[in-house]
Parts: sequence; C-alpha cells; structure tokens
Amino acid sequence: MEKVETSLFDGVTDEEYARMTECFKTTLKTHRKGEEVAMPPGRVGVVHRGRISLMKTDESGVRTIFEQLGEGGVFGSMLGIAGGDTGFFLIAEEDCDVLYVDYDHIMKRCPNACTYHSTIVRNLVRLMAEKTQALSEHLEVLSHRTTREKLLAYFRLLAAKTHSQYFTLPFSQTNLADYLCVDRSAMLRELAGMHRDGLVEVDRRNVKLNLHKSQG
Amino acid sequence: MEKVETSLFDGVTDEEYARMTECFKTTLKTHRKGEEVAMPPGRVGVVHRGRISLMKTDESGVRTIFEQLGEGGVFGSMLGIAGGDTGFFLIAEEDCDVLYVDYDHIMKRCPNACTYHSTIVRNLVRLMAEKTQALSEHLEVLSHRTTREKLLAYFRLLAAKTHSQYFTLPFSQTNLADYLCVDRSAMLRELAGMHRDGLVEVDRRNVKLNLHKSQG
DNA sequence: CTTTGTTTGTTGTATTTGCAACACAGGCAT
DNA sequence: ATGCCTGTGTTGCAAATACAACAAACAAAG
Repeated sequence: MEKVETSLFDGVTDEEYARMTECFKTTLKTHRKGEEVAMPPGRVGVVHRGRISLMKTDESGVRTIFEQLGEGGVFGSMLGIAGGDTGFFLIAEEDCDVLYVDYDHIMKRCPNACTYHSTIVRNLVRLMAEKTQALSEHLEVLSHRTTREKLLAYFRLLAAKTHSQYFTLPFSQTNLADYLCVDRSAMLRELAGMHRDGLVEVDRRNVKLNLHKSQG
Repeated sequence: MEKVETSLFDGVTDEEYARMTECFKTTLKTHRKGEEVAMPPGRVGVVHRGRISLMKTDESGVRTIFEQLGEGGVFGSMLGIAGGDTGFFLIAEEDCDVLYVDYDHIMKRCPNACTYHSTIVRNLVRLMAEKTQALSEHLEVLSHRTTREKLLAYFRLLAAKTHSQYFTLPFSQTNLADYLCVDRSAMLRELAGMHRDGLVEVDRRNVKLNLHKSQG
C-alpha cells in the first residue's frame, strides 16, 4: 500500500511505513458524504481526507456538534471520546478517507524496539494536543451565557485563525446553531440584531466581522 | 530526588527515574490553596498531589471553570490549553504539588534511545486521553440548553462515576454555577424547583439524585 | 468572642431564549 | 417542469434566564 500522508506518520520513512503496515494492521476506509463513519472499539481513526463531524443526538432529538475533524483529526474510544452507548456518532461532511490503526499496536512496547514506533506515539501526542485545543475553543465559546456573546466569541476565533475580518463558516447556519447549542431561530434573531447594531454582516456562510465595534 | 509517583512515570523503574531527572530538568513545585499555579511556556505540568482548577475570567468579570485537574492531570500550552494572552489561569483548590517537565525533552528523539523515554510518551498519550474525556464530558453537559438539563446531565455523570445516587460535588455551589456557565441564583432557583419535583436533594456539597424520576 | 470573608439562599424584573409554526429560496433528481 | 429536501428567514408567546440586590449561615483568622 502506498504511504498515507497523515501527520500521524510524520518523520517516518517510506521504508519504515511499509514494514509498519504489516505489524500495525492499518486499514484505509472511504466514506461518502453524509454517511456515518464507524468508530470501532480499540482502534484509532485518523482523518486522511475530507471532514467529519463528531455529534450527538439526545433523547428529545436535539442535535449537537461537538467537534469538526479536519485532515489529521483523530478519534476513537481509547482517546477519550466515549464510543458506544453515549449517543456519540460521526458523520462525513464530505467524501473522506479514514485510516484506522490498532490502539494497542501503537501503545504496546514493540518487541523489536523500532524507532519509528516511538515516532508514531509522539505524533499522536501532537494530534491529541490539537484535539484538546479544538475542544477547549468550543468550551470557551459555549462558556458565554448569551447567544450574541457565543456568536461573537466564535466569530472572533475564526477571524483570528484566518487573520481577517472576512471568513467563511465551516458549516451551514443550521449546523452553526447546533455547534453553539442554541435554538436556530433564536440565533437568527440575534444575528439580525447584531446586523442592526453594525457588528456583523452575514450572507450564507460568508461573514464579515466588524472588529472595532465588537471590541476586538 | 525520590521518585514521584505520577502516572506519567508508570512503568519506569526507580533506577531509570534517577537517570531521567538528570536529563529531563524536572521540577517539583508546591502551591498553597488559593494560589495561582504557574503555566510556564514550553513545559508540561502534572498534578502530583491536590486539585487545580483551570479557569478563565472574561472582560466583564464572568468566571468560568473549564476543568478540574486531579492527581495525574496534565496542563501546558503545548498540550492545547492556550497559555498567556487568552485569559486562562490555574488556581490551586487545595495545597498541591506540581511536577514540571520540559515538553521538548519528552518529545524530542532521545540521543541514547532510552526505553523509558518512550514509556513516558505513551503515558502522556494516556493522560491526554483522560483530559480529552474530561473536556468532552464538560462539553456534553454544556450542550444542554436549560439549567435543569445541565444540572441533571452533570449529576448523572457523577452518579455514574461513583456508582451511586449519592455523591459529593467536587466544588462549592458557587463554583458549580461557574462550571455549568449559568447564573448562580438562576441555578439555585432551578435546584429548588427540581427539589419540589422530587428529582434531587441537595445539601451543601452532598447530592442525592433520584434516578428513576430523572429518567436514568 | 469578634471580625472578616465566603458560601448559601431568596426575590423582583427586564431580557433572552426555546418552541412551534409558517413562508420562501435554492439544489437536485426524476 | 415537477416534486422533494435542505437551508434560510420571520414572528408570537410562554417559559427560562441574567442581573442586581439583599439576608442569613458558616468558616477561618485574629
């Protein structure tokens, strides 16, 4: 199999990668847009191409988007996202490829003390750190009490990441409401109010944030 | 220095640990209850004894508790919790000892390919996974729209962890409100309502959750 | 014991929110 | 074109919430 360019394998030579796939039982799976992505117990998934949403639907049908996994995004029950009975699931936002690796194969001491093995583990720490960052950012957004503050916090985050007051939302407005954990109509009402106050201009997924007015 | 019993050093022999401290520049610091715990850039902190709260105060003085770090809890800017200008800080909830280790020393390839080195990195993956879990749980709680649902979600979590409908809150009610990101008085009002409905009984930090009524 | 500061508990009110219901535009396949 | 589905917008209203202000219980320190 050809070497997969994922940050999990940064610093691993092609030759090492070839030997690794034998020992690691890696699997590469393709998922169509809209399909549910499997979360096999005991395995670590790495997004190789596309985008995946980690979400949950509660008893009363309320949907929440917890995390968007871009390329390099990792998931798996062993990595802290409870899999199975907790109602979490993954949906492919676009066509995507996912690489699955056995968690134990990564974490157990390698009998032949291969150097690339520890490289993988170090890369995993880095990917986990990125995940932590994403979750912290989400928490920071949700920590605000009003819809307006949540919107501004999230918009400021996107503006900072793109170094611009113009940016594009990574999902639809409907999904944005699910990410902010607010009612969609309430969010739209608030967006209208923010537009009246000259804070933002929103057209579909395109946002212009007036930084000076929103005290950035 | 005597070996510190932290999960970061699980599987490391005393002898290895001795050699390690030389190469790793580990530092053990003690903090008094209520003190701010330093978050030095480029270092990883591990809670060895006590409890630490990771929190934030925004412009308007609203405090939010993001995470409670118990023994084994890790933090550091390299691990995804933005340090510095983002307003995050750590407060010792009790007297505590914190072990600091250079991130680079953990993550860089060891010149003398020591086996214990990779053990540390693997342990770090595990600790990061626990962090991810804690953050996900917090997100799950905050994802609920009403104060009552947030309280129930959090209480069910604690009940599940202690395998009992009786449990003790890890912080004061005031701090609980900051963790749930709701107004304290609104929370108390809701708690009174839940008590009227026979869902819970709360006395100081002691909670009894009536699982059957709260549809668990 | 007294003081000081924190935690717990209560209430009124203006504002915000969730909910439900509806209308309309755009994409997409038939 | 036609129907179907999803995303976008809007509004009324009952309910929940933030905010502010206050009182009492409790803990820690002098």
